[in-house]
Amino acid sequence: MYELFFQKFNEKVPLTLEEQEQIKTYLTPKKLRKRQYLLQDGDVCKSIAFVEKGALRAYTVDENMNEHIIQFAIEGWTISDLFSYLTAEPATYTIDALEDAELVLITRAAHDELLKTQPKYETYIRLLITGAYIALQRRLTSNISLPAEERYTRFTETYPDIAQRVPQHMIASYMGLTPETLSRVRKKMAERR
Amino acid sequence: MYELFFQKFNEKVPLTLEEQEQIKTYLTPKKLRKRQYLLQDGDVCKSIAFVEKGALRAYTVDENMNEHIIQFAIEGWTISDLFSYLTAEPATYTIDALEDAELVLITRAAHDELLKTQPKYETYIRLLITGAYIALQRRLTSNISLPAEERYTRFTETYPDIAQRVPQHMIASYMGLTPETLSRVRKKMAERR
DNA sequence: AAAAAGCCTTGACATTTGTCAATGAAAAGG
DNA sequence: CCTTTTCATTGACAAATGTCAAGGCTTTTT
Repeated sequence: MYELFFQKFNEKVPLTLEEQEQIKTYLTPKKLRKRQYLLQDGDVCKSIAFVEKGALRAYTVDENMNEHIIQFAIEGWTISDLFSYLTAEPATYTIDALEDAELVLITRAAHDELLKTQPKYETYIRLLITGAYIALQRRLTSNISLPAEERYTRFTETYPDIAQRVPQHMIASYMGLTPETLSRVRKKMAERR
Repeated sequence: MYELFFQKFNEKVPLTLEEQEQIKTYLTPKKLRKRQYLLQDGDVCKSIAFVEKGALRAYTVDENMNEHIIQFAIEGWTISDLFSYLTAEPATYTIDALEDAELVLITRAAHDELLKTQPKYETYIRLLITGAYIALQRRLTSNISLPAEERYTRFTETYPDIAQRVPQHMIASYMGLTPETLSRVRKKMAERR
């Protein structure tokens, strides 16, 4: 347990074994079955989840009952409704498992305690969020400046693993397209070769 | 000089006067005239810029010479090509002044030094980026899940100051629309009241 | 003051994307 | 093994957005 979590942590901020043990006491393991919720829209998000195994997604549901996928998370990634987590306001996202999953949770209380007692944890979080911010900025840039086909191509090139593991209608949702539109975009691409 | 910078800093992380003086030695003031570049696409981004006065924008130019605005920054905001800044790779964004501006720059060298010597600086940066991440996630969520009109309404409600200061075609660009489309969306909204 | 440039709007038309409905294939569940 | 659900695709049509061109108004520059 926690192998991948500490591997990723050490890549960002090297830890001694003692530090590792100390941090471990703040972590909570959790298993999720496929389709189970980690967070439901309206609840307060109580933890950041690191994915040791499996796949999750965060999404919103609009007034027409259409789902819009905000984020995928597979092994080595982290997922949460950060705003709700930090402010304790009701979440606007729902998070559930796309496959059976093993998670490492950092509760809000653990997070606060670690920030106080372990400077390397703050550095880890800073680097984690910085990376997430840069990735998000890239995605937004694609979204406002590229046509659907180009966005799809870049997505499959950037995240080939996700493109293979999740249903295409979810990728469409992630890109802000309907499943029909993505299907037609793919058809056009195929016809050209 | 630096009044607003330290006001915002203190709101996030309270500083003693000594700490403030220490940090001040790492800051660089800079004035920009309207239309002047802070960063040109292809150069390495050498600093994070805090806006004391004026207004800037970050944008990309696509192969059809269309500009796509990534971010606005007015008084109290921070702007940079963070990826280029942190990796020292060529910037993909251009940043220029929409109005005459006064900036506080944190160079990469100053940033590294401050991270090493001043724990409160790391906390400030962590909170800064966390806020930027949450705002960006909101924007992306709007972009993939809301129609143009609703996005525009939310934008003007969230950033009324920017909506008034910046030409409408730039707001269109920020939302991923053409100026003509935004003009028509606004017309429809006006006709309904 | 005149000229130039920037900005917003509008019309006509093209392209992209969405909606609704139907189908068949594959996967999941009992 | 059979049933049900999920998924991807396709067609016909509607709605949203983009493109191109023009005009008028304002601001900037000379």
